Amino acid sequence: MEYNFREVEKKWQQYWKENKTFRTENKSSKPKYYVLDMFPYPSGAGLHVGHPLGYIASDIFARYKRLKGFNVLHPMGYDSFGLPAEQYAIQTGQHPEITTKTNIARYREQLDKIGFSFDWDREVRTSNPDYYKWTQWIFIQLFNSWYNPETDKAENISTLIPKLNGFKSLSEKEQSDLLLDYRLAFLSDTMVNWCPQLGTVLANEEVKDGVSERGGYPVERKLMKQWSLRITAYADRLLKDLDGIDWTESIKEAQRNWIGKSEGTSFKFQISDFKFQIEVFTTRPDTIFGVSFVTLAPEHELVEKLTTSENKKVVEEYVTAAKNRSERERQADVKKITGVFTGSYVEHPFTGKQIPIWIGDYVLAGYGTGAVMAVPAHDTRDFAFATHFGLEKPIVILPSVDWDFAENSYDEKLGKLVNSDFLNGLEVKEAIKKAISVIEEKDLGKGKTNFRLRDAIFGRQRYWGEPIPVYYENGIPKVLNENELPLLLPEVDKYLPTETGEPPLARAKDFKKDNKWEYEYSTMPGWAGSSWYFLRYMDAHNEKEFASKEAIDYWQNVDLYIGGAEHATGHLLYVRFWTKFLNDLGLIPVIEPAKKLINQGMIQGVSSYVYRIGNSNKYVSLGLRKEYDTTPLHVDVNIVTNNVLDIEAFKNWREDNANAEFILEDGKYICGSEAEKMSKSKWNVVSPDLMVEQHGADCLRIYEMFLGPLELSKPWNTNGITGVSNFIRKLWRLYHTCSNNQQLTTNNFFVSNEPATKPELKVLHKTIKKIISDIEGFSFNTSVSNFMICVNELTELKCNKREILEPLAIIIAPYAPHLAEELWLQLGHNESITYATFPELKEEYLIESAFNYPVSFNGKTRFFHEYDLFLTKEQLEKEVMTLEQTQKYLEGKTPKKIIIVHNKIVNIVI
RNA sequence: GCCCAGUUGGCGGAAUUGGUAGACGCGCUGGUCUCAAACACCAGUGAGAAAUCGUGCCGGUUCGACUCCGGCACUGGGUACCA
Repeated sequence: MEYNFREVEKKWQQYWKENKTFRTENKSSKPKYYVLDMFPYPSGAGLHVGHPLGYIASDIFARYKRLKGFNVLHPMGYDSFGLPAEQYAIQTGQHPEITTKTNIARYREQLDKIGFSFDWDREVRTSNPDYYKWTQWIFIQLFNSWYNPETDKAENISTLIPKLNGFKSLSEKEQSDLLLDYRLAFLSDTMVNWCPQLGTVLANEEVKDGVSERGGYPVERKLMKQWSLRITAYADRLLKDLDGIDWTESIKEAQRNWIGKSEGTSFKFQISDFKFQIEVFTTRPDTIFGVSFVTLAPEHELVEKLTTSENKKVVEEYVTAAKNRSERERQADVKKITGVFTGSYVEHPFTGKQIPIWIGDYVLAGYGTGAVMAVPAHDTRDFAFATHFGLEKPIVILPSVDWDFAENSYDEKLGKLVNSDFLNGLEVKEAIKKAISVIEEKDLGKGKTNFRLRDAIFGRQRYWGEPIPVYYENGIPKVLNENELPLLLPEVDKYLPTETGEPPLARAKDFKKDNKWEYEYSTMPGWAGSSWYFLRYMDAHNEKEFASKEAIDYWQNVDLYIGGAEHATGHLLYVRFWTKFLNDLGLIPVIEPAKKLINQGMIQGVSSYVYRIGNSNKYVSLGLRKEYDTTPLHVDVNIVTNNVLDIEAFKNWREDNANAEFILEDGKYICGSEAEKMSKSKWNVVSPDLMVEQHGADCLRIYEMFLGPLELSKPWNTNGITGVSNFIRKLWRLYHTCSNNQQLTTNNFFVSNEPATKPELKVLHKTIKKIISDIEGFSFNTSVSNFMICVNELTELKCNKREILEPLAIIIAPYAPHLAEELWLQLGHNESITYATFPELKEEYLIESAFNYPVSFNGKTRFFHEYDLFLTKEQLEKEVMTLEQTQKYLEGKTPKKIIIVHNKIVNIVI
């Protein structure tokens, strides 16, 4: 009887569901372990084989931890607010909620087929009111908090008020405005990325190369009143705490760059003939004597005041032009140097020299002070600007290498200072210290730290998101009380912005608090709900709190988090930010959401091509196509096996193909192939459903792991799956009589209770050892190899001993849970294998008494010889020298040296 | 430009601390079974006739380098006038 995966897998999936096998309690005598996947956005396209890669890995790990005696939390849910459902609603009028529900049902069906061990009783959906009630609640906590630099944490806004002089005497409106400058959720005029086509604001990370990440529409800069979150208050902690978590170095590095800490000096220049000063920020105060001009951003507040009348016209034109340039144009024209002279000068604080003030759009208004001291000889951008406008480039650092200052600036922080008064002769690092101390002494400026990180814009002019729980009382923004939550998403007639450009929520009838005060019409961004969902899983149905204190104290934070690296500077930064904030408020005991993070690679599709000759209906095989004039066409990868086209299937694929003719090579039609992104239009999408149908869930799970290291991106290739199929059948056969065996019965289960032999035990324990180190090192591909080796060796030994096969079923259960359950049942167990005990490794079975030494000459292996492991080096050396082969390779010479590494190698140096 | 990761057979990929390069699987070749095919099973499979040569390229350290060091090239990802 061959293994019938369809029947067996269906049966166990049903069993798990009925028995709630994976239900997890918030109390246990076992240690806890929290394994989390990044939850999916339920799109209409369904899952393709790339999606489950990370889920399979985390599921294996979760199941392994259960076998190892842990109380494992392994939940799943849906990030169900988002743009595609809304775009679909705009086009069809279909309510996003309906689309979302349908998609979720489809996702669930697909996920269930793969046999994941999720505790579905804890499912969350970010678009459900009982979930977003608490997203809104956290927003209110952010609104009610400020960041106290003295305690270095968030505190209730009430602790700020005593520190504000004359606060009580201000009007209510003035008080509100003043507090908004401190609140962690605040309303302000902000330069935003505005996308006219989408009718909404986008976050920096939603804009790629000047166009929207979704849809690819142009994005402009625009000043708007917007809700933002003061993530910059946490910049230093977000940076520092990266050191304490076990995340991949590339994600940490991406976050470090995104936060962009830079330490320098802020420094004031006196404007000649005026009372004003210009403050600049520099990381290179050592180059102060190399300053030849000062550049302001076009948006700088002093531009108007210090432009002289004769320069007024050109400056105004320049500023207007710069403002109107879209984000896209600015980025496309990075190399194009533009700027204009204001006509005014500042005084050099040490030399008293007159230094011209320029305006240039290479200086960003939003970073530092929006003004820079330009040192053309030692800064690439200043160099380009000075070259373009013919400005001076005084050299103040002498490089130790030859340098052509006419060609390039010298930006390195290495060399000796020259032409720099009190800094002369110092090394750059010394000079920086000295310059700061002199600047501080003379009260011209002080040491300062800047961050590249911007506050996170939190409002989106969209329908399908969490309503921001704010209303405006006489124009003053106020948050709802907790008992007024959730603020439900209102019904609207259309999902588009209004004709006056207001967000879709403005269309809702009677969307007013107490029928009087207008609510905020923006909704929250996609990342709001995902910034705290890991906490909700701990206590998913709590109606009184976002999660109970007991649940949070028990589960703490995520032990293993698996998901895509594309969230490096989005979700993964925001979830850290919210975690730190909730910790400041004493609501959770942890400062980081996840101890360990692994990024699974992307799975690309492999497209197949057929080659049509001209416009005929004739197709030529890959190898012969050069002899003809051909057009490559995508062909459905599901009718191609090992690059060989199924000609019948091809004829039935499309009507036009029915009469197709073929030029074959060796009787086959060979297709071309190329790795590309998986997409419908390229006919290269492989759905997990199809794989499960053809090969079984266990086979898909093992094959996805076998493909290569989890973190690696790789093209999907179904070719190798037969190897895994064969392996599963071989494994099954260990427990059953083969078809050619005499003892064939209806149930041909055939496991013996005789004691196992030493070689059998050695195979088992060798495998246990490797599997443990592979799983714990997240090397799932090699563990599959090791299972294959184990099954091959046991087959060779004709082993059917319970003593071996019972532990084997357990160690393979995380990978092939359906098969393992069936075997476990046949072995006579009535309980699920899920909570069996992982077999103990017994090293005594692995002890070797001899080793087959490679004997090498000058590092090159020539032959092998087996020796007892208890031989001493001296004995071994003697033995080796007596060998005939040794003498042969010595060619009569005397060895200079013989190196013997115990249990490894013998190397004879001639 | 800067930062990160990578480069090993026809293919996916293995190789504790430097110690037998190519595990495991696919594919391919030959064979057994069969009227035949499929399945299955057995044998072989880095290159080369061989000596030898082989882990992107050049150099170094070492008895010994895929592994360590210096330089370079290429591929993928992130980021970008951040002073």
